[in-house]
Amino acid sequence: MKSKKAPTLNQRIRSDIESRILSGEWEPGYRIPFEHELMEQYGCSRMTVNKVLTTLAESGMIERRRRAGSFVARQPPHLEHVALEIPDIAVSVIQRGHAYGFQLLEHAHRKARAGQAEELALVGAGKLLAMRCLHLADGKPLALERRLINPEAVPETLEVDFSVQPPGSWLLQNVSWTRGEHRISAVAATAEEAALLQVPAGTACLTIDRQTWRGEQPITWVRQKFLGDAYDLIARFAPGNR
Amino acid sequence: MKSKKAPTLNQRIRSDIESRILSGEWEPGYRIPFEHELMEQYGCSRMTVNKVLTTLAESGMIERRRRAGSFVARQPPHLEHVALEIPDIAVSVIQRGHAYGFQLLEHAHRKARAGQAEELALVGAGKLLAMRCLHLADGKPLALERRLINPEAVPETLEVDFSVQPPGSWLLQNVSWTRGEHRISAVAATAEEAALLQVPAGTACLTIDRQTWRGEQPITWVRQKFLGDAYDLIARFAPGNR
DNA sequence: TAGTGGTCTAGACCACGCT
DNA sequence: GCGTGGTCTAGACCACTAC
Repeated sequence: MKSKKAPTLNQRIRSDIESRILSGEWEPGYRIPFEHELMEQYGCSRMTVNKVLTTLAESGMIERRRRAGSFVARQPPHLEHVALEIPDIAVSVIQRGHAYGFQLLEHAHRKARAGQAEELALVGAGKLLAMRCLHLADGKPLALERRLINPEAVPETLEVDFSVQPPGSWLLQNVSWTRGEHRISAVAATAEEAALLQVPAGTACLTIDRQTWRGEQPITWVRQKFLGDAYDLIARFAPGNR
Repeated sequence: MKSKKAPTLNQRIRSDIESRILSGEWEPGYRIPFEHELMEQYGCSRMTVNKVLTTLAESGMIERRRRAGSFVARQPPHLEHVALEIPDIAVSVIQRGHAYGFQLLEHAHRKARAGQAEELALVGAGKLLAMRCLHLADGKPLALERRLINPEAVPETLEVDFSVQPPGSWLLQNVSWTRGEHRISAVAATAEEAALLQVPAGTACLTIDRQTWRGEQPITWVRQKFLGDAYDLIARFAPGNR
């Protein structure tokens, strides 16, 4: 026996409308009942139906026009914005049923190098923590990571032993951030990278660059190169998200 | 002179709270004022502050616990979910300041082939529209696309002249969908693909597989292979989105 | 068990924009 | 002009949970 919580009236109205739209019963452009009609139909106050319709409009599923009514959106929520998952590598490997391994290859606390734009962007003239590490799945190399951390934003980072814990996992669990930017591309592994990843030089790698900030202060920059055939990103989209 | 619309009380309260959190004045874990305190502070009813706090909780910026209060979220909204832009290629190329070009290489209306899982998933035993095309930027190959369309979901598609208009652009403008799934990886171009893209065989390509549905009905499946060094995806994250 | 958030009501006034 | 949605009020009852 499954005993479900009684859904709230709000949820009932919302799912009623959503399923009519998704089933195609109410096609794009269809004028859905006015708020006062829904009030009567569900025997509730206007605030309740208004909240539902406002939420649906924010999610992009309907459009509302004063004096005209509310309509099933002609363009379903933008294709350009889909939810992309970029999980912690360690968690992701374990979830896929492999053993996770990690090697810290380099570790330095030094000034930013003049030629490295990403280093200067992170700390300016100050010092940074620079690391290079290798992620393994079932003992085989999966990804190569170059990681920079701004110790001014995260002083505790100087005390952490990153030979045990990957910096990405530690940061995810311990440091909060407010903004991030990712760039995803495909590149061929250089000879040196290929050697570390134990693949032929030129092998296609999925490359993710990510920088995160807290407010205006940069926290970390990372470039991860994944073996293209061993790792992929998945993005899903369903209405109601945006 | 800039004359702004007076923001609603709701918006004022929301931005007040957001800016305190983002500035760090209210750190993660901080207990924000109770609803009745905010009511008094802003001289408004409880519904108004409740709506603001509920919205902030949905966006992941705060957490609410009965009998305890509302708290600045310890983990800012999930890293795993960032907004990824996957725009129309034609639009994207033009936006980047290049001339867009398009070539339809193959075009067939036929049954799904037994060995092709993606074809069977799309139309089962029915017919499908199969295309192959090349996207160009400034006359140079940028991406190779294999596109399948389910004519049962989109009958009009049989009338469209895809030698003029890329199928992706047409679909985006004319067909609504409710669900999508993307897979992003890096692969080496095969000899044949490399020839079409005018690059050496084995060149790293950013590969995007996408399938979309309307309700339970599959609409289209597409695999795009972009030259890795000529194209990248950008994903941004900022609080308030999810 | 007391106080918080979760939900809902039955009104109200206003701004906008079809007609 | 007038009907729609946009916003807000001043209550209410309930469920949950920290104390």
